[in-house]
Amino acid sequence: MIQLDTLNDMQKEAVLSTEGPLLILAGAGSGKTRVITNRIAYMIEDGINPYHILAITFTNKAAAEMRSRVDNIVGFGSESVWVSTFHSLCVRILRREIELLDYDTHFTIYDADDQKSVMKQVVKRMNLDNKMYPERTLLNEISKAKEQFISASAYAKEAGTDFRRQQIAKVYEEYQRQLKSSNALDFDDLLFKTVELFQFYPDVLERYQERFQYLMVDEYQDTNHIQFLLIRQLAQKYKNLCVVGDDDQSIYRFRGANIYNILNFEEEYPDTKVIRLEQNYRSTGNILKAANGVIHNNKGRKDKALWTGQGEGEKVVFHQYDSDYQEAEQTVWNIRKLLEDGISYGDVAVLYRTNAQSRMFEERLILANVPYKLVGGVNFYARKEIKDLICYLKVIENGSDDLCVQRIINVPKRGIGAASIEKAALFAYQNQMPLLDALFHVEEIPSLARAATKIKGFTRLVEELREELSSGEPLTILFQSILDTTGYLEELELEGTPEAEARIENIEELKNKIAQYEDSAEEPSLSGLLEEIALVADIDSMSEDDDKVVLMTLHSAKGLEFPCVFMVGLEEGVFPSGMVMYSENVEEEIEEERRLCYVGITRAKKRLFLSAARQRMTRGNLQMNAISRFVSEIPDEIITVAGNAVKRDMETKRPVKPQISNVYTAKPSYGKEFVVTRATDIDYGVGDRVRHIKFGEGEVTALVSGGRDYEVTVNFDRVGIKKMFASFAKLQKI
DNA sequence: AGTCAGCGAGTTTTT
DNA sequence: CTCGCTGACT
Repeated sequence: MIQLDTLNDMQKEAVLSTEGPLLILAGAGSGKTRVITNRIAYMIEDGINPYHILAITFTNKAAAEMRSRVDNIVGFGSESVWVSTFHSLCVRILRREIELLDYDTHFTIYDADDQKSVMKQVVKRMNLDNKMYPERTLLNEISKAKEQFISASAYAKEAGTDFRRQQIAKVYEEYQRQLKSSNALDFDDLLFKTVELFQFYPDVLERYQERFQYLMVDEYQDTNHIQFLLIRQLAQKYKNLCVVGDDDQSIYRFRGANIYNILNFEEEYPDTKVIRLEQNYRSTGNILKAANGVIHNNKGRKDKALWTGQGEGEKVVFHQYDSDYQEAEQTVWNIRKLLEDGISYGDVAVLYRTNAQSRMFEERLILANVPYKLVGGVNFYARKEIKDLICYLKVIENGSDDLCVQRIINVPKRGIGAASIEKAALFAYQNQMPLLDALFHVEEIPSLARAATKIKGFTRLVEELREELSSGEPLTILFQSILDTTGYLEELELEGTPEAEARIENIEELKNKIAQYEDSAEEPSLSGLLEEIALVADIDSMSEDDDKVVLMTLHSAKGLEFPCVFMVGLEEGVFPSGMVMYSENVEEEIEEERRLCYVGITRAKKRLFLSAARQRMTRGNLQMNAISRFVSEIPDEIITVAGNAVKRDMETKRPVKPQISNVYTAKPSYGKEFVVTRATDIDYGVGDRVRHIKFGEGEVTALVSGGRDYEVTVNFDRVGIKKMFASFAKLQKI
């Protein structure tokens, strides 16, 4: 049931305006999600078939959040509403339709890493000097083109007589050819190909226009041109398009977000109804004043003033420390002090500009025995062992994926060297066939006579695994077979180093993730699993319930809120980033940084702590930084400046060093753990009954302390004896 | 084929 | 500081 009486007038107006174009300018914390979910609920109550409703969000986390809130409020029929990110929407469409564009429906999705590998090959094949043409630059250029819906041939035409751009055009073409022959799409292609599909096949477009008669787009200020095009295509027929956004929170310009999509929405869609949500329900008055004070310095924004009915609350606190080390130590100490005020760890977030800044905080948190989770950084799925194993899955699914084949053909070592792979790749290239096919015909390649036996071993392996898949084995079993038959685990176990141990743990976690997927998906399939892995970032799976301090970048924090926020590293050259000072359009980029600052400040509900360091180590050398300009933009009367008094504090009031027991004290960024989990809070022992998310109930038969974790052996009622690491298994005592 | 030392280069933010 | 590449050696 929708709750109209809990909404303010503006929110109500937004909920009730279901027909025609609607622009909702929703300030930070103005109850945006509530409006969207209630609007969906109202539409359904009003007789609109939920089947015709599509809500697009920016992140999977936001999508999941909206999904559950819609389910809660709507009741019957809510499952027919599509809630999706741009990228997963496109994947779902393309899986059905991409054969029209001459791709196979089992296409794989390449991440940044894969893109880089492909580009490396392209550069090599074209004999380009990679000093002049670094992969990064090329990929950036191509990505920018795709965001503008500029194809390789269009790019070539535009290049004119500019030699460099002509070269890039050739790279673009070759890169696309390579992806095509691997039956792969990169992130940008997902959008690009969908828009292309709709352009070439108006009848297909019309089907989707009929399907999605009511569209809603969240975080509209972050959409780029191709997303704009996609929305325009879909909305063209019925024009029931509701976009929600806040130009002050546009922080993805570097990724092609076009702020004019929202600023010019009214021109693009005549008769747009505009609704402003300016009452903030999240933060205290002082926090809002700080935010307004900062963002006020930006030009070219839709002027608005957030206000709150809440009291002023505490003042914002600012500290300048002597060093980055001290900043981290003091921040952790401040967090511990908050506990005395009844704040819990889960209420606290530490936000910084770059991922590299997380390290020192991790170290100090570990030493202080404060539980925390790190969001972002090196993606779990980007780690070597995880990528390797996923490549096995990908090759089973899509044999055209040359990149994956190359990655795993000699992992673990099978004695197939670079030279042999090169020969096979050449043969495949000349005969226009996927590398894997060439390998299957290895006896026809004379130059590979010597390596033939070894290669056959590999192809037989792939064949066996494919048979297993087609015989309908569950994915968990298939994955276990990969581990067993390739000897991947075995090799790591033999190594016995701490690194290898960490990798084994990661593999265990991957196994759990697969089990989780299989458990929760409606129709689990290998392609579904791979899709989820490709599109779901770590932040999306951030569980809400555990009581840990959160560490993340300001970008990752968008859309979230915390009672207490620490914004650290507020220094010129750090935030605003040193990069923007040297760019061509300094002013614009500073404004983007300022919006980022605004986003950070408005994450805080009750308490906001800002800090800077006089000196910090950056890439090996010491830097002296001035206090960020953003600090001085906050009105004096609401800020408490605490100077160096801190140092004395530390000496006299320093908390007793916590006892370290069962605590993982290894260097945090070692292997770039994204969550350092402790096994301290095991509440079960041998003989207890426990529940596992996948395996059900069972009895603990052994508990062995293995270094920094426990290895638990459980005899499950359904599936028998399993060994697992306590920190990953998340067993519940019953 | 595989390993390892040594050197040079690059580091914002991410679906 | 840390990655990634190169080239020499086992």
